[in-house]
Amino acid sequence: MPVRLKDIAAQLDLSVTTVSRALAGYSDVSPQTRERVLATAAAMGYVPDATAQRLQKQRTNTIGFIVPTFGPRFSDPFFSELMAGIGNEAARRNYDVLISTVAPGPEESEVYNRHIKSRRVDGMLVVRTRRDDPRISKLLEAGLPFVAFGRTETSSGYPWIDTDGATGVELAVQHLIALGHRNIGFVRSPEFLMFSALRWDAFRQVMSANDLTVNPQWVLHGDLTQGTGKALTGRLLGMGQRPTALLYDNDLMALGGMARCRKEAWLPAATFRLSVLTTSGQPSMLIPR
Amino acid sequence: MPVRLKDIAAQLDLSVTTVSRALAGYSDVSPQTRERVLATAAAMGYVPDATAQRLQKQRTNTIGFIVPTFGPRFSDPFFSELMAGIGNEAARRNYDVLISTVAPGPEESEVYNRHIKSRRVDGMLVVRTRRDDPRISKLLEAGLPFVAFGRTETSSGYPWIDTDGATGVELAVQHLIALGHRNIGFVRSPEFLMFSALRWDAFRQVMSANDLTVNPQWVLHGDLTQGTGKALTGRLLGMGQRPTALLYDNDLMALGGMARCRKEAWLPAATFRLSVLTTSGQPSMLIPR
DNA sequence: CTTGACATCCAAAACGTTTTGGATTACAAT
DNA sequence: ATTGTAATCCAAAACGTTTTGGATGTCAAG
Repeated sequence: MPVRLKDIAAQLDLSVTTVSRALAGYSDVSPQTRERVLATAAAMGYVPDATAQRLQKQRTNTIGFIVPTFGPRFSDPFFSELMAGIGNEAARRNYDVLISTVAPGPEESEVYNRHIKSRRVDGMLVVRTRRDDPRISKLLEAGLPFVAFGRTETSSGYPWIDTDGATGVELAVQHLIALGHRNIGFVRSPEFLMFSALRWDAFRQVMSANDLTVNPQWVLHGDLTQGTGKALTGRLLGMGQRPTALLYDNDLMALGGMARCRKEAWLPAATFRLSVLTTSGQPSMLIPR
Repeated sequence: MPVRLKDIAAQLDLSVTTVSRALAGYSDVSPQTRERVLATAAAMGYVPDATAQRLQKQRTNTIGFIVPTFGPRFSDPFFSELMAGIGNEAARRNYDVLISTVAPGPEESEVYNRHIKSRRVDGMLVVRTRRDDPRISKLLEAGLPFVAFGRTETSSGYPWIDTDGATGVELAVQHLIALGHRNIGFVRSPEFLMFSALRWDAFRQVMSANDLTVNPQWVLHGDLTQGTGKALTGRLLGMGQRPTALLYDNDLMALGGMARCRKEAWLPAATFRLSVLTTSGQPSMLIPR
């Protein structure tokens, strides 16, 4: 049913080779022949079989994107925005995007293994990096090109791009201080995430730089979901000695927190969101031509 | 560098055929041989080349998912939740998910064409259906298996699954009426979307069934984004003669509307969200074995 | 000893493309 | 006439797997 090279070749009484080379624009096929090939290929609705091309060319024109999910259904909307950007840019360059969702854990490593060894993708995108991230060591070891969105503890030797969370925290805290707040709470994210560590360091630094003490009771850990944002905010604001301002590690927990505030008829302060970028400055994935 | 079948074959002094059949579990290879093959394959870290398998088997074990985006970066978080479910279930069945993002329009058709003709996928998922959806006619014509999330004007002849928006609207309006509202506004979605038409019909029906008139001035069209939700809510509540309750076609616009309400210190009513499902009852995509 | 049945193995073809390494022709220069 | 050169074309190999259609050997039944 689908049109193959040999169908075009038969139609025009040419060899498959010539048809292939005509379509690829090689100079060893006469202009008239090229025209004939182009015309009938278009007329017959020929589109090359991607699988065969990949096998022969030994590249898939596909980049892999593994979305970390907590639980079977949940996924941070943050990733949907990211994906739109990735998808559009990939399409512009004629790349496919192969996505997988997997919860962090032992089987995550299996998924990466299969993607790498089975040669489904030419390279990968790694998001939500951990301080010591097994995915990155695995990719480095395998020699598969990749770019990380986020850093690791020793973030050298590979290309990454990241939000400058430290600057974000600094600006946010200074903003709160300027508003007169001295009792600032912090709804943090899981400690094994690198961005969590970076923001925590920044938090302590800017606090002490302003002669404020960090009250450990006001620092709680959530799992990045709206649910814990809500719950932890409730706990913080239910304390006898309670903070007057709250900082959140991500949007979703902040949204949960704001919902909780409204429910209790507490007014949330204005939201404050940054997206300053920084990069490793290293060359990123090779994109040919 | 990567391990191939022939490497294992050479190592064990067997033919490629036997190694392949041993791994596939055929009965025409002796138990001892199978053991040897399995052991060395594992030891050498063999993972079959997905591309070669696909070419030979003539199936890709991949399903395509084209996310409609408005603008270059925007994507409804609704799709990220959907995608988590799709991704996990696909992984469970050893399927890959190939995603593309494309804005509705002429080039959308091109993307579908390429996916279909190039044999990248075995089947597709279609979301956010239009009343007369060219993607569906194209897929039917091409004979490519697919499932639609959403219906079309003539929604027969193909498998679909959909939220029962009509029932949702009915329950929501009855709820508002029970609260004493008679002046109900409706922030609708683009009319070419099927779910928009279904919900609009349901709205008019439940209104007239309760002897309420639909004020056309209170029915506005948004583009499903938070932005228009906010703007249209402002317009509605700024009218001299204004509605006392508002219905929104989707979460995002409702969120924008609630933000606008808070900003003006209007209290939003409790939110009300349904997810009743309905299906075509038709067999869905063939998944082998 | 022959025949058949069974167990175990494998060479070759096939999937659809691109690349390699010529083959053929025409024509100009010697 | 011979040689060289350029312009076109193509058969065969290659990518890595699975499937097809035997081949070979062993052993029991006749």
